[in-house]
Amino acid sequence: MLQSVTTLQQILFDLSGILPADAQPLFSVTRPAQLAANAVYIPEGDRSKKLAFIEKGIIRAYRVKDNGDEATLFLRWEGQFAASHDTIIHSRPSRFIYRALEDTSLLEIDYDVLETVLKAHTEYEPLRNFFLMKMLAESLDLIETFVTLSPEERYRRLVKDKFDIVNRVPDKYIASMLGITPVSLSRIRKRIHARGQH
Amino acid sequence: MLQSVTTLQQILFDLSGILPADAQPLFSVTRPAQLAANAVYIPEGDRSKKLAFIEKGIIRAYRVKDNGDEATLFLRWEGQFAASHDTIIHSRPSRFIYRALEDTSLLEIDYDVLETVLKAHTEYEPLRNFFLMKMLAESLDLIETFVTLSPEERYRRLVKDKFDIVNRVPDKYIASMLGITPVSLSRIRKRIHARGQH
DNA sequence: AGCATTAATTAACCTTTGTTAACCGCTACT
DNA sequence: AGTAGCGGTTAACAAAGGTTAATTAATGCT
Repeated sequence: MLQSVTTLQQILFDLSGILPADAQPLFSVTRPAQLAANAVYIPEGDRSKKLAFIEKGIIRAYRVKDNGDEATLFLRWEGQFAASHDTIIHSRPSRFIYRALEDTSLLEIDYDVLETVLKAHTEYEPLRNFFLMKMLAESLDLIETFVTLSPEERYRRLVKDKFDIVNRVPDKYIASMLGITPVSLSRIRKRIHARGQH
Repeated sequence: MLQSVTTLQQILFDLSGILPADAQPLFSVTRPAQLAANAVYIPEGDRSKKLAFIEKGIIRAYRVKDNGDEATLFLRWEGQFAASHDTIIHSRPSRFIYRALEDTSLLEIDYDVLETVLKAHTEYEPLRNFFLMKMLAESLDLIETFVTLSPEERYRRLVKDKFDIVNRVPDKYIASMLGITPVSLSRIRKRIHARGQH
């Protein structure tokens, strides 16, 4: 049994008191999947509505800008969902590329299938709601950092809050997420070390 | 009958085929509310879970930073929801202040009451889902602008996409939303005009 | 209408970031 | 082992943003 299934069953139980045995209709339509480091999960322009709960590893969502540069929108790791929001929410081809940064294990489901299951089993609905709200809250928190903090402060906070993630990801992707260039991040790191990281 | 009710009934019908008459259990627990320009809707530290669908007007969510400056997180206007995500999602007192920028009309509901109604009438659930997804998509789009665009480009896009909103809101709040100072926004505007806004 | 307050602009100066390019490891590949 | 490629750092310069303060414009109030 995948850890992911246990985790999600536990969350479902905490939210609604639904026992793992009663969650069978949901988990029977999920399937494990593997991605090698650097493998593309969802290519640009893709229309597939796969939804991945990450068991192990990191997925990077990024876009290729008009000038050819890559812009990393977000990273998702263990215990989080990754999916093309362009496709699931707007039925549009994905503007983003989703790619594994490490060897990654997923629990996968097709969103249309999930919809069908949720329609037939409304008791699972709190699970979707929980993750939607969680993602929304995280997004708003991130927006808050862009509005209130300087690039250096954003970096310091990221290191403080997500030290393990920062350490698992090349700096250039971190820089991109912070909205700055790798050169600028390198200078920020130098400044912080020069000041003794207080 | 408030326009808001009609609007929401229509969305509910489009999503689920539920007729306005069958939505009575939902709309019977909503109430209209009014805010004068500059009135506070949710003060900092508040724990109320009121959820407002904006009929007319604009609500600004902002935070007072440690240095005393205000940082505007977002604006919400006609057809959108405003609510304390700190309180509804995390049951925490609101870090943000929600204040009307104009005379504002709302359709209000208490989130706990909504939960109860949704538990008894799962057929309304798509409505919550629709707005959660919409807000998530909008948040991700906003994050994308911080990651891919310069302050000047973010401003240009905002004017292009939300011209009417920009025109209804003082520049200093726009600047704050863009993550820059009013002084800097003023310079950006000057640059754009000097170049003839291409 | 007149006055007080707030918003927006401008200027001067400083700090930070963007850009380009060179350089230094480190890793992977053959 | 040798080499190509990538990630990260550094340097030099240009461009942009932050800060402070003064000025002008707009708004609100009585």
